[in-house]
Amino acid sequence: MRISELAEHSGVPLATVKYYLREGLLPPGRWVNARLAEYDAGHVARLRLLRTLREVGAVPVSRLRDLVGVTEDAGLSVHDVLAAAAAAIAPPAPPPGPLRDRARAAAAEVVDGAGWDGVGATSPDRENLAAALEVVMSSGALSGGPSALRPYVEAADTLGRLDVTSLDAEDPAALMEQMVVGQIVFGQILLVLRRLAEEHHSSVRFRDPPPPQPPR
Amino acid sequence: MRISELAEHSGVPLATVKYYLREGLLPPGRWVNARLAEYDAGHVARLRLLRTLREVGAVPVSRLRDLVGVTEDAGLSVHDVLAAAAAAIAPPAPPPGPLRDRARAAAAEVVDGAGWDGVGATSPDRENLAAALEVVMSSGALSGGPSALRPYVEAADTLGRLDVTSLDAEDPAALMEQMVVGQIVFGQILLVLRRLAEEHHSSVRFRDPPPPQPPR
DNA sequence: CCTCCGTAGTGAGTGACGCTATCCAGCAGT
DNA sequence: ACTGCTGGATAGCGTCACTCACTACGGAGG
Repeated sequence: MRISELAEHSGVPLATVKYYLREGLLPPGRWVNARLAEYDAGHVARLRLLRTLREVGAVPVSRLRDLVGVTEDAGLSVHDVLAAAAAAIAPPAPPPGPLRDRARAAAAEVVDGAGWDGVGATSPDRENLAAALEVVMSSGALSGGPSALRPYVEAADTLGRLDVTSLDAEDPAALMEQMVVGQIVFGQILLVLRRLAEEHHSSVRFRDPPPPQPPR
Repeated sequence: MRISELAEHSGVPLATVKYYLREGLLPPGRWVNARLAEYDAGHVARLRLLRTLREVGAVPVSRLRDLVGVTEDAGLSVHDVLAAAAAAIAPPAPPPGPLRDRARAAAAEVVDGAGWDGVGATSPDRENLAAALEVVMSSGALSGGPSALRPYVEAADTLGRLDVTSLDAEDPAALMEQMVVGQIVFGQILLVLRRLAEEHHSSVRFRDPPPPQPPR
């Protein structure tokens, strides 16, 4: 398959495919001669992965590069790959405010309280958690301590366990794709479902006339 | 309080405060004389809200405008405000692929199956759910039908109900802030917690030596 | 009264990002 | 030889979220 077919087959504009090649997000094709390169199904899959990350996960291109580096680094254990993927996916933490130190302590308390002793001490998501907790704390909520997060922690634990147990690929590229779908796409699904659930429950609680939808 | 104090007090650069004023995200100050305007605690709160939305939720400025419009539209019920906030927060759906129609059907099945009959027929999150499901379907997962989403739906239902029942402000501005914190910040918290849980469980499952952290 | 600092508002400019368009030399097929 | 495509390089574009510089004033100090 040549580059134009690759572009057409994946629905990505040719210029963008070239851009990804240039950026090293897509490995170069196999040279057939000095002016023709051959691309295969692996390239198609990679391209699909990249577009999913961009469109569903809004992952910036620089992070895509990190993720690609992870997939191509043989010798990483499954756990290393997943942790690296999480680190690449995690957004940069907002700049710290005055309560960040207290928020960091609360975050550590949450992680410990959940029993998540497999979380690395330097995981960037620790700081992300602290940043989010800082906002909650400064808005006055969470005054009863981190135990108010209990339902969230329990839900996260359940879903996280489920996601990990459902990983079953042995090919590193397929594993990577599974993890990405699991983390990015299912993460979005979770957010969307929660918003839908909120919409429903707020309708039940706050809408004066009960749902005016005629029975279908 | 004058504009420079407002900026200093909230930690936002003066030029950015002026930009937000220009964009209508921040209401103009009360004129003291032709060259001096007075800003109050409401402006500080609004500014904090805007920064939270930007930094934690990565909400684009154009969406902030929508949200501001919602807060200032008296006469909306609590449910309307929440639905409008959800619509403003929801990211734009990725362009549809070939499986989108099937994904839409699956999304409708999920919403119905969850019993969320309070969800509006035109809620943009329906399309977002379909877009995410399309990706999952095209990657081959979810072949057993939408029932594989059960744990996600249940978690979302639990958390969504919790979020709605914990709303208790009567002042519309405070209510808006509560909803924003609930949706954006707790949404991020949920994603972060899930990543941390995945990291822990993958450590338990995949890391050859069990967590090598010395007991503290 | 004059000088000078600070203020509110405005238009233009900046830098990052993610593409996209144009150009080029070179081969393949006719 | 000519056409049409290839891969690659370079430069440019449009959007976004600010950020800068400037203006015209108002008020305080001397």
